[in-house]
Amino acid sequence: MPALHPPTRRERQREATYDEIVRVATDLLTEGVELSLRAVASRMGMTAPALYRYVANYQELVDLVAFELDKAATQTFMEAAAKYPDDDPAAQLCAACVAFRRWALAKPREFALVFANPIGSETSDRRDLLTLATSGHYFTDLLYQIWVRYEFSYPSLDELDPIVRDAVLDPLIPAKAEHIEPEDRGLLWVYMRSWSALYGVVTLESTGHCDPRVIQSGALFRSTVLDWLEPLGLAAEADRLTKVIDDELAQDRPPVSE
Amino acid sequence: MPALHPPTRRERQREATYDEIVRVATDLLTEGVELSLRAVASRMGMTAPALYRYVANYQELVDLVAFELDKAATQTFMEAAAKYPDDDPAAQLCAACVAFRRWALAKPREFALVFANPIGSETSDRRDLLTLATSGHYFTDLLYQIWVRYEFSYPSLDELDPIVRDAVLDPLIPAKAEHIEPEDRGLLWVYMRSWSALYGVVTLESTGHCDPRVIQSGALFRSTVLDWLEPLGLAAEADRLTKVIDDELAQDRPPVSE
DNA sequence: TCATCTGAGTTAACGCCGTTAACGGTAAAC
DNA sequence: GTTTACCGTTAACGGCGTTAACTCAGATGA
Repeated sequence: MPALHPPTRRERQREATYDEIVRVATDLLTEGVELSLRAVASRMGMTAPALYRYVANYQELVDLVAFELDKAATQTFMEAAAKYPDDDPAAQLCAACVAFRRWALAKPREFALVFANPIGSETSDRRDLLTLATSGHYFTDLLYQIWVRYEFSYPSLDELDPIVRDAVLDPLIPAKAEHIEPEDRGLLWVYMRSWSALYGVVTLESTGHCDPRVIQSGALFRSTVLDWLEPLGLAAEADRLTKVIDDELAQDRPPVSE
Repeated sequence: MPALHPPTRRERQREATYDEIVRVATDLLTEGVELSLRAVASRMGMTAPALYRYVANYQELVDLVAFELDKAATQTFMEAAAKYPDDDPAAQLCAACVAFRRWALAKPREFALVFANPIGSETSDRRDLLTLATSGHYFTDLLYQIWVRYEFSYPSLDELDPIVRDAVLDPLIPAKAEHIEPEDRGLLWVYMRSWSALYGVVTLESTGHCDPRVIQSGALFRSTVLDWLEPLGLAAEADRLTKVIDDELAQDRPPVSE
């Protein structure tokens, strides 16, 4: 809800400082500096306790930064996808997935912060922020567009586990779902399943719990994505999309002679 | 290489202290206490700097604990599998997978430490320790037994990406592979792929990056495991194994009326 | 046996960290 | 013009990993 009166000078100042905090914190992390309240404050020419006027504690700062990093990362996914026309959501999804992996490998610290940051089951603000995650919205939207176009099959509501049914009808995960008819909410189940697969490889690769050569080759990631073409009704497009994926992956491994 | 002479008194003392450090550290983590050199030392009636006679730094302690936790967790996987006969590796694998998930959900901190702990690409001792991970050995062995019995198909060496071929011929991941013939090393590829899928759901659930209701229902995990029965040549056994999985999952959700 | 040396432990200290409490000053509010 | 609310300060607490200098018992070697 927007403020009734235009923001006063104090309010604008406050918001500016708040934004600067998040921006500086994000910058620090990007520069490889360990994130800390003191570091953020000192770079802003302030002292650490002052930050408590803006964030409740350290964890809240981390969560804000995570949200911001996710937003920035999603921007890069969108840029990668923009190389393909908007009426080709399948190619866009492939490009976005590769971009997601690219980001996770290039910035493992950021990736861990955003996607491996443990979230307690507490019904906290942390969950709320997670539900807003930009990347989740972006990927669900791409999946939805693919469905509109290719009409892949998805489980009907009564095929779903009752608990899952509740979950897809009133989703608590980041998903652009309001415009999806209740009967079509089985789509979200497909989303969760495919996201889990993508998340698996990428986390494995990003955290390094994987043979480095397998990471370098990109084969594990490639196979995983290819396996999901069929369930998404893209079997007929497999050759074309494989090329899209390989093109994007080639970009990560510049043609070195040796 | 074993010592030529029997261990002297000093050596035995030293080893005992070393073991106590790892044990105490593991205990602390299990009790929910934040792991720190000072906490470990003080519980042992020592001061923190003394620990530097045994571990190079904090990270090394963490890695040792991670290794130990992995070993202990694998023990629970084996116990869960032991409910099924040794000549039924398929049921044992299903039970072990559910036990893996059970452990990850019950001890998210420990799980994160062992399986989401970032490992740099540095060719460090950390990698070496990872390569020895007990759980990896256990799961590859189960997969191998399933192959012996059901002879599911796997890629031949020349079907594999050349880089991946090197990786499966001389694996750097935790895997019991020495006894697998080079021609059959495509098995390890199947292992990596299936492990990546399992890892994905379980990490998603354990870290909480998932709708809590989906976790509670276990449906995402269940579907993922079921999808892997066919590639492992277990399609004919699907009904039986589904029951195994559901039985094991039911154990996690005790029959509450409401 | 006695001198020597090794090494496991100590204390003290440094520089970080998150966080709280008490206080000052400035800008908004009445 | 006075009061109030708020943004920032300094000081301090307890914790962390880590290093340096030292002590002292136990093994070692002549």
